[in-house]
Amino acid sequence: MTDAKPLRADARRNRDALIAKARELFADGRFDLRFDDFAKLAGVGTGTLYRHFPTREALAEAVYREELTAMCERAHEMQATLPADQALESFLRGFVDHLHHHEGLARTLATLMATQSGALAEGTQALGQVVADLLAAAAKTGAIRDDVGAGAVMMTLHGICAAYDHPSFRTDADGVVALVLDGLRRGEP
Amino acid sequence: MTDAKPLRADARRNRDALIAKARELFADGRFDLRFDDFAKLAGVGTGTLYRHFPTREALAEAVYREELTAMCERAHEMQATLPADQALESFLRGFVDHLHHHEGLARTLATLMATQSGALAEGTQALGQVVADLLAAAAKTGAIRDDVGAGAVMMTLHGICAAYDHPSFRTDADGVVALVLDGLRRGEP
DNA sequence: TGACAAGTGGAGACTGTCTCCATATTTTTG
DNA sequence: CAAAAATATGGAGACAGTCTCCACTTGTCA
Repeated sequence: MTDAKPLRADARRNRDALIAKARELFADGRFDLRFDDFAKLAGVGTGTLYRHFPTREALAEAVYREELTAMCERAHEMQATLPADQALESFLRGFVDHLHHHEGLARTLATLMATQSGALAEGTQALGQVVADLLAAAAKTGAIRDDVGAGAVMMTLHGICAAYDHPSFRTDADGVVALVLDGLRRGEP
Repeated sequence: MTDAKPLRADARRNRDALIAKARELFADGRFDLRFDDFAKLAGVGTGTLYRHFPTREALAEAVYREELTAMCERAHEMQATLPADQALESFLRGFVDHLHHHEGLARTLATLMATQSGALAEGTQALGQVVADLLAAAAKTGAIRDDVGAGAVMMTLHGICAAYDHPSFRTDADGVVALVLDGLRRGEP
């Protein structure tokens, strides 16, 4: 899981430049730029880009890794300081809220979830684990049912992410969260 | 909405050949074939393919239009013969069941929902209308809440479609439906 | 049957992806 | 500190799909 590669100085510099430029472009909505151009704009060669990030998705993952990690950590904090079912609710609502203000992350998550390509989906797997933990904890207290797995909730989250650019995104996404939460809280199978 | 084009005989023949071959290939899982090859395999020229179906998605939509229409009609029948909330439940369960046995349709729906490109998404819009009708009817009887719109339910359906090839598809999709139904049935906002 | 409209097909232009390797930079070693 | 070894670079060009264009064929209608 942890990297054991002491990257050469210039290599790290280029890698960082790539990520920085990509972050800037993504935030600007320029997501589907010609891939080679990311390299040009970051001031490195095409080969260098491909060596560091074999695919557009790999680059996106690198760009949003921190953000995703932060999100997972926040969930852990909540789990430590709030009653289980409130932690779950806060997480889901926070998830939608965050997506609402960070389209890039939503797009990335939608893509990563769609292509469940093992190596790259590391980030989404972490998210899945977080959801599973939240559900398990809430189920143990009896606050929610235990016959619906994290996979189901992840599916709904995927649906939410995929709609990041719909005009009624916020309303609909909030609706989904309401359905999921109330559905979960309805005790019996 | 209705076509007003009297298509020439050979044109119709080619169009049908294209759809037939595509249906066959899709059912076989050969979805991402080189687009030009659809033409070659159907025995027509590249230009002809592009004239009839400007994009891969347009072809997919044509292939699954009947299937989608049938699905919508089934919903209408249910609505005419069952209590509103049962119609809704049957439809959602039937939806998952159908997808489970028709990956191609699932893939197509996922794609069409993602690219909300007006012209092509005609099929999904019909689906959205059906869901809206089912919800409205059930809400009027008081069987379900009325503060969550069809858009939210469509989001969850999108999530379901997008996961058509996950190993745990059926379990998770059933879970989503359970959450949605129970979430909807929980009366108060 | 002739004239006109409608449709065809496939060569090749075009566009983006990705590889390859001679060259350059960094790190290690003596 | 210099040479050797290891590591990384960049961008020309091969390649693979997509899609357009138009000289030619087929169908339709009077």
